[in-house]
Amino acid sequence: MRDVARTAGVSIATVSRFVNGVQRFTESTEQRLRDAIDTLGFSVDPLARSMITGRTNTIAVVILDIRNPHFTGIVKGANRKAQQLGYNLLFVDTGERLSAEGDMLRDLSRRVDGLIVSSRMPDAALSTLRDLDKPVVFFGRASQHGVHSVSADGRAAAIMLARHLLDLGHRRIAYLGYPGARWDGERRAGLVETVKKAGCEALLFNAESPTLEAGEKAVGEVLMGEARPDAVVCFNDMLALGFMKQAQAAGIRIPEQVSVAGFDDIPFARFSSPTLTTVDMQSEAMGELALSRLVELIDGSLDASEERLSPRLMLRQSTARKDSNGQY
Amino acid sequence: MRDVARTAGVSIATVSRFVNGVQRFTESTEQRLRDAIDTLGFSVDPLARSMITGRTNTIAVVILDIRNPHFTGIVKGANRKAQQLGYNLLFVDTGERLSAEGDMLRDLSRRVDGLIVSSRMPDAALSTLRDLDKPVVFFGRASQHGVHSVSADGRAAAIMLARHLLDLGHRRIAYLGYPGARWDGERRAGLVETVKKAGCEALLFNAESPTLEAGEKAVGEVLMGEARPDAVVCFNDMLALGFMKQAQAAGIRIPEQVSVAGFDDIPFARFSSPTLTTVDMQSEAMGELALSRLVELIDGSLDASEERLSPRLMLRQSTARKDSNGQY
DNA sequence: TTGTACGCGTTATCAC
DNA sequence: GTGATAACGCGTACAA
Repeated sequence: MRDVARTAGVSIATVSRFVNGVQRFTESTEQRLRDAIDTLGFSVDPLARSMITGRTNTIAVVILDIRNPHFTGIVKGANRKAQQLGYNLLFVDTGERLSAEGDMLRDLSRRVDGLIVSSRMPDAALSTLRDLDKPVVFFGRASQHGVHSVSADGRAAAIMLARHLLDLGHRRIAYLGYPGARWDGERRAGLVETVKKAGCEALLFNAESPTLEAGEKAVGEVLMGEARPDAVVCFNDMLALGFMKQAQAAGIRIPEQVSVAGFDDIPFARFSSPTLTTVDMQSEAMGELALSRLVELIDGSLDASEERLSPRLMLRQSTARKDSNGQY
Repeated sequence: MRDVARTAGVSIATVSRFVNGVQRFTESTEQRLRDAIDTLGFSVDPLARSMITGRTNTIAVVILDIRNPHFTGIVKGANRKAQQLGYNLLFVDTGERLSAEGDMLRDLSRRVDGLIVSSRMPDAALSTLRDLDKPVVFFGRASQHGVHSVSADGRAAAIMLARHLLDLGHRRIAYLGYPGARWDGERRAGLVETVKKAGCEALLFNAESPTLEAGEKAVGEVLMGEARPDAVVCFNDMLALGFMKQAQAAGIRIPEQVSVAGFDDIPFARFSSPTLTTVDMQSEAMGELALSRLVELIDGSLDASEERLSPRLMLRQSTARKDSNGQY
């Protein structure tokens, strides 16, 4: 910047004002500035600027596993909005671990203007987020801790799914959950409650991770018992796709013998055989919204609150009326 | 830091040396420093440090579309290695566009110590990367431009697939490519060449994007012509999965009537019906390797060169010997 | 409209 | 082992 100033025959301050476009200049000064900047190939050092302004124009995005298309969608949406608003994304995939997560967040928070966080941390630890002293948007309810939150309504989604299955005539409805996940609770509750209202009892199972592989593994426990369920709702689409595949490999016809459904509406849900009935949990919209809101928080034009998106039921082939050829 | 120095009764320089652990101190100084830092909750400002050291401990990762599991794998691998080596990741999904890509890269390069780049930019534009004046690892051949590159051998991969299909007795082998992609050329070449050696002619088609949807769309053109191919190799697994789904919807049995194969070995390739024969292009390993090499370049302990990983053929159900019930 | 001078929070260099 | 102090490259009062 000093070189530019010297070359253009002006002061450093003038160069700064010019590159920040805060003012108009006399024709000649402006021309000389343009030339000097061009020939010297000058561009502002973002670090030095950040030091003085206190803003980095960077937002941290912390997610659990980028291989899960739900998170992929979130990142895709956040990235799109970030480009529109002129922000950079600092990406962290925690790999579902939460050891030393606090330290990581503290480190991160010093490099960014705000954070978008997805985490399995217990509610009690949410105060950690507020203590970062930087705006945070959390995926999951957290407004009581002074943290803005964005999520899709898992209870409503589960109720939609349960009603759909009950309408199809299913009575033995199973839920293959993943207790480690933040959203497992409300999905499970919505399902159990709705099924119970219909005079049935939900069968509850747990997967060991929210993955395709865990879905495969769970088939034995869920379907090979004495009283096979006639519908299985999985915590997410990954579990559901893995489950369907393995069930079919075991000779079980879907949906004739067992209906299967999931949550998220990942792109592949439309390309499995049969195609997967699921609930669109608005992953990309969540990512976009989270980023927009975070920027508003940073600008101080918003107070922390709790926002919920409406899920959409996606009916496909994996759920159907019980077949007379089925086991029941 | 000034506050810490005052509280501990030492100079600023001493605090700096302490937090950087470059020296030993007298017992009492060390104790006072610990206390002061604790009570004040001090931690170093990474920006100020970067200004003076010239290193940000951040690496940019620029990819085309995070929804494509190939790139998801790259990011997963890069993220893992980055955490091991103490680097942060600045993430950019360009969305397959390359307008203003140059500016974006220039901006980015000022915030990071190095860049990992995947791009559709023409070879002639690769000099852009060298002009960034920061170490770069590129996915695709680029060493002639002074840029380190990492990739899986697409030609070898295509040859493996072609031989496999020829061994199965297929003679009418089609390639559904995506000319926009950097890898398309060598995959196509390997296939065409191998098929030709066997005395056959490859049938060539182009998809409009490397996605599930484009795979669906391509079925009409590829399979509904007069002379239907008995095997179709798709540019990637996304195309292949979309293609299979739509072909089946059109009443075509896979692999009995047509064999289908792809590239990448994305996780879902093992969960489609039929499971997809493909070639593992080592996405995660590429991400890890790219990051490791970039750090070596940053440290100056490596010269730019060209590295290729070996693909692995993954035989599954979507390719099989021609059925006597088939059309031919 | 333009220039001067200070400060942002560190690390590095030199003394002691 | 420890302390002064000069950078690092900017933004911004304040004065002109």
